[in-house]
Amino acid sequence: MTTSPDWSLYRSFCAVLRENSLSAAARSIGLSQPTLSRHIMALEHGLGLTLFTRSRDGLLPTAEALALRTEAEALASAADALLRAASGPLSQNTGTVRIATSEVVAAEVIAPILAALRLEQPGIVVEIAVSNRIDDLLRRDADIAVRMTRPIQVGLVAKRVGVSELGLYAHPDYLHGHPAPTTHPELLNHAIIGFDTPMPYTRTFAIDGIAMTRECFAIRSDSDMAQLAAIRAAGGIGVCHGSIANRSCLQRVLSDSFKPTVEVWLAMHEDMRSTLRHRTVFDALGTGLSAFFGNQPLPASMEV
Amino acid sequence: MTTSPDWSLYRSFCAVLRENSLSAAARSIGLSQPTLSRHIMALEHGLGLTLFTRSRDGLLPTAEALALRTEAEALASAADALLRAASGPLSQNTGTVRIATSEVVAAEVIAPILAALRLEQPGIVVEIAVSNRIDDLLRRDADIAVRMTRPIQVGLVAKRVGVSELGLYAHPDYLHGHPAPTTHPELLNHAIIGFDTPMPYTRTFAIDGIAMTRECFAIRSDSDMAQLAAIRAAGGIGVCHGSIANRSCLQRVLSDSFKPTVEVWLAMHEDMRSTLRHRTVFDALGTGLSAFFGNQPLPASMEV
DNA sequence: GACATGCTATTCAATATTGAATGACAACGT
DNA sequence: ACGTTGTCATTCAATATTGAATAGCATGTC
Repeated sequence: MTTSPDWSLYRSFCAVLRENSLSAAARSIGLSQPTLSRHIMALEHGLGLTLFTRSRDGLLPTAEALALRTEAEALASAADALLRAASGPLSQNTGTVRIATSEVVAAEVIAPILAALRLEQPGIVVEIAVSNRIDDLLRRDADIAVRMTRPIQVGLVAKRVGVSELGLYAHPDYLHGHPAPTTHPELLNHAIIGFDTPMPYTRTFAIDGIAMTRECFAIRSDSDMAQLAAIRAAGGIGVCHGSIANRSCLQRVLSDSFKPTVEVWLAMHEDMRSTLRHRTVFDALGTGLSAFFGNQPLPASMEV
Repeated sequence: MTTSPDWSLYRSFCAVLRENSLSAAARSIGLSQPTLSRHIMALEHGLGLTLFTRSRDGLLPTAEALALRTEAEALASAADALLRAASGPLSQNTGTVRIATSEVVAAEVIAPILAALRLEQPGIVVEIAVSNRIDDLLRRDADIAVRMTRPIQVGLVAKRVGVSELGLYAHPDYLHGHPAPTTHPELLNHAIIGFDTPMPYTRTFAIDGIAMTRECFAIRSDSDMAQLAAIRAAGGIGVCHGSIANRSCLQRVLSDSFKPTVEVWLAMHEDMRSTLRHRTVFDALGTGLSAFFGNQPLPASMEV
């Protein structure tokens, strides 16, 4: 007959697993180093496992501890979500709302929308989580997500807010010294800006049916924002959302050969409809995203 | 600047929310009633919310507390999952594994498989969670799930273990007094056993293209197991998995008119492949379910 | 009506937990 | 070589937390 460990011990475990150090973990959760040390010892004793190897350089997680990482992260995420949910009353526009979206959409689209919203509703605290994960609502890492694919999880409210056409763009200064390519072979003579690490969710970069790989790129980054900055800095030619490029005075090239479209969706847990601040943020994002991307009058699939 | 509440307070909150009583919650987590009272007060103070109305009859959750229910349940579930994951070493067949499945499959199929497995592996503790939810792996309520639909969530290992043909069955004693129907109208003169509450996941009960509703049923229950028991007790005619019915000496009726099939799937979080006890249970269930349902030699879609 | 039961509220002493301070040690920079 | 920095380990006193015990009250049963 064993009893469940005190949940305080779990919190300390999560912190040490994240920081690999008693001192750093203690600082991050506002306790002291000896307390964290004792918590880890108590947890190891309670579970009958050795969770960490202790050294002067910090604590190294054992395989046993690493096997608990996913559950520990889920627990920490759930605690954060609870605290966020408790951050304000139901029927007031106060408290925290967390939004997950990709880096470039966060900087170029979401931040301005939320900044404007906060002028009207200063009681709402927003957190913007930059992520390419497609399961962050599922993980409860975020309350609301902006996604370039249709969400299919149960228990969500989803709204299609537009269609974005991607394109190849370059800064006029770059094209001043390098005339725009009109064919795929001509493009290869240019400085192309693209991804570094191939990922399942990296968008297919194909021109005239020919896939381009990372070796084709003169400037590589997995950061959308860094790619956009390189384009803007006249570093070369890269992929960009049309709506973003048009606002940046970038020029399009090869518009007949490369024009994939992605649907833009906004999703939220449906039980958050009962909270005013979540509805307020969802509505503001819906309106703002539609204005930014919603240049095609297709009906939204579901509306709040 | 606020600091995150002690997670011990969250645990007490979850317990009180579940039990609606300080005393009962205290008993359930092995603390004392004054401690639970103080924890709730500390949490209310820390969050700036009134979570419960206190009365002699117990604690009534406020709307604020109810709005936290989903997150609180997710947190409790995550803590259970962590404790389960920590319940045994990685490379030994000891510790707890939790399996989610429907009631009738649990009783008729899973329990015998697991009982046999535990004779070989007595160090494995199994929990059988009876549920018709399709999102229990997602919610981390279970480590392994048996489902009658294909799982589509990311991060899962899924194995198709068979196809089950459903049929209308009755006990010979029932058919002795009521000759088997040969048409749908004849069926309506019989005592039909079926569901009580229509649910989205309730299987479509259609004979010759005509849907049957709860009003057609003489014996109604949302419990699969109760339905099966009524069939076995010669109470009437009801739907049953062929593989189960054939082992119960039940007789099939209207076999040409009603023969829907469902695929049987076994799913598990893929990160649990690194734990021996999860693999062992998954393999045993795969073998046992294939033997029970796998009467058609179609290839499994994914194998562990 | 009397008694049993079960709830929350409160008191107070015992125990558990905490963190400031210190020590030992290694790595790094000047 | 010396000083600085940052890690975990340890000690000890202060503080926080806990639970046994009790009180008050309402409900249900005989």
